[in-house]
Amino acid sequence: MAEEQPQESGKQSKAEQTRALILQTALDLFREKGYEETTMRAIAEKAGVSLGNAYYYFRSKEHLIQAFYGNTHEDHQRLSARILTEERSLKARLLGVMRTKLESIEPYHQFAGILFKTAADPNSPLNPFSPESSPVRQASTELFAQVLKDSRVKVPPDLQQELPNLLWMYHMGIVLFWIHDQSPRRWRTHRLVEHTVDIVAKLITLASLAIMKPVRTRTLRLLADLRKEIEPLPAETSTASDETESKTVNPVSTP
Amino acid sequence: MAEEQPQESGKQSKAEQTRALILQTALDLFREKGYEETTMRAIAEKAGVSLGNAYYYFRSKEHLIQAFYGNTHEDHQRLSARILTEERSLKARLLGVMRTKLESIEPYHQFAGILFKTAADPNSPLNPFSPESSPVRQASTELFAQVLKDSRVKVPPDLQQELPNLLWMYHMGIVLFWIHDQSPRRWRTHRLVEHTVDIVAKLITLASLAIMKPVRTRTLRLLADLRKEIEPLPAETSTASDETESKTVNPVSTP
DNA sequence: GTCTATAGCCCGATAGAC
DNA sequence: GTCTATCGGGCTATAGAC
Repeated sequence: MAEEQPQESGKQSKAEQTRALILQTALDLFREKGYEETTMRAIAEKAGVSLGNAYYYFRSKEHLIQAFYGNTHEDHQRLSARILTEERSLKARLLGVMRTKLESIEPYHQFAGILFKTAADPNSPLNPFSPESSPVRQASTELFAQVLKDSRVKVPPDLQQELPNLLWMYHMGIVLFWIHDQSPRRWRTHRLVEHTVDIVAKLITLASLAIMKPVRTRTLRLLADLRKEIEPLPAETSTASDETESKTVNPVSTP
Repeated sequence: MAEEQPQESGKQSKAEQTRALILQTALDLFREKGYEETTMRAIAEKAGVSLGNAYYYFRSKEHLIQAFYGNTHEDHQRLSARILTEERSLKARLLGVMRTKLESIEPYHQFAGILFKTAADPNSPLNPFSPESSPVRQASTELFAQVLKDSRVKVPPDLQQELPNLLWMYHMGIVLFWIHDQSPRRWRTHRLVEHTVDIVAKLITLASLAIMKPVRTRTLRLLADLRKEIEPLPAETSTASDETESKTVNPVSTP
């Protein structure tokens, strides 16, 4: 993973420049013609480097997308800063952050499909739950922690700890909808966000009430369990039997 | 879409046999080695047909997946039949159907990522919201309509009409979780299903109450809006400006 | 209408020289 | 770090057998 080490001040090494050039060229081309239609050869050519060199910096075409995640997240963060300093109500903060999210990714909508494509493959290092994506995911989750932190809502500690993750999941759901949203200027997604942010905010307030403690505890425990590392089954072959206990017939997912 | 027309009784035309042979071979290979590692050449060879012939029946490698959807759904439906005749409570019916779903797709878990990958790309004809997938999606939604229909719950008409779609969406969410679930025998997904089916059933009962009419109406209207055809912007020609309206048409009847 | 055989394009990815 | 050369495989095309 050719990772650049930041130099002193604004100085960039040749490698960093080349890497950035290739990435920028790729994103431009993706935006112009979409992901599938953009060939690595075209990217290399337009960037003025050889095909092999492009692969020197990005192990695969999909890895360009990983870099892209980082990019948009930075944009998102930058765009969110103002809202997070100005607003204090949870609803306004969450709404603002969700809107800036949509704003930051809008230019890339036409090749968003590929994003989710890679994102949905658990075997891909690019999927948002993979270790490789962990840094961006954490940074992104951190943003939602901020949404909470300086808001006026009073959230009990047990929930407080889990909530940023839940909000991140919520935001992923919205992105999923957005990807499939072909309406002009994505008004449907905006509509959905407005409606659901309202619900989410109310739900948080509701779940924070003392009376809700039992339900809250039960649900949080479920979440914790679901996240727990795989427990080997009772004293038997610790078969991480994940793969193919092929039964027989039957196929997968339903459209 | 080469759709086979059922012949008299068990008779299959040569073409149907060849088609089925190729598909079955492909699925076997996918299960054995995964999607990416299975080449069209290998499928053709193992099936004893020429490469060209494989492409004669399936326009692309991805199109094999579309056929595969149909297969799984049939399996799911078959496996669900018993539960749907025996159970009457909504919760039991839904739980049963969700479990058979997981059962039907389990053998393909290891390459499920790939399936969903292609399926999730809005530009792909294989994505579950695309027109090409409409038949399977409708059939699948219909199954959830059945879950409701003969259950004891009393659901108001406005909700009744929308509910199968919502249940289908719910089930897609579960599948998405399942895809990323690496726990033995997918116990996490099962756990999640048990917990959420309970919630869903309660929510349906709750939402059906007369007092909830206003909230229900508001939410249903949002859903209707989100599905609506793109409204041309004020005083503009009806430019379908962004192509592909994935209008998730109401596949359900259940009036 | 089904099917074989084969030749070839295109493009993602890799090897190895410089 | 950068290049050239080459491979593997999805996909197309074509010509012809049955």
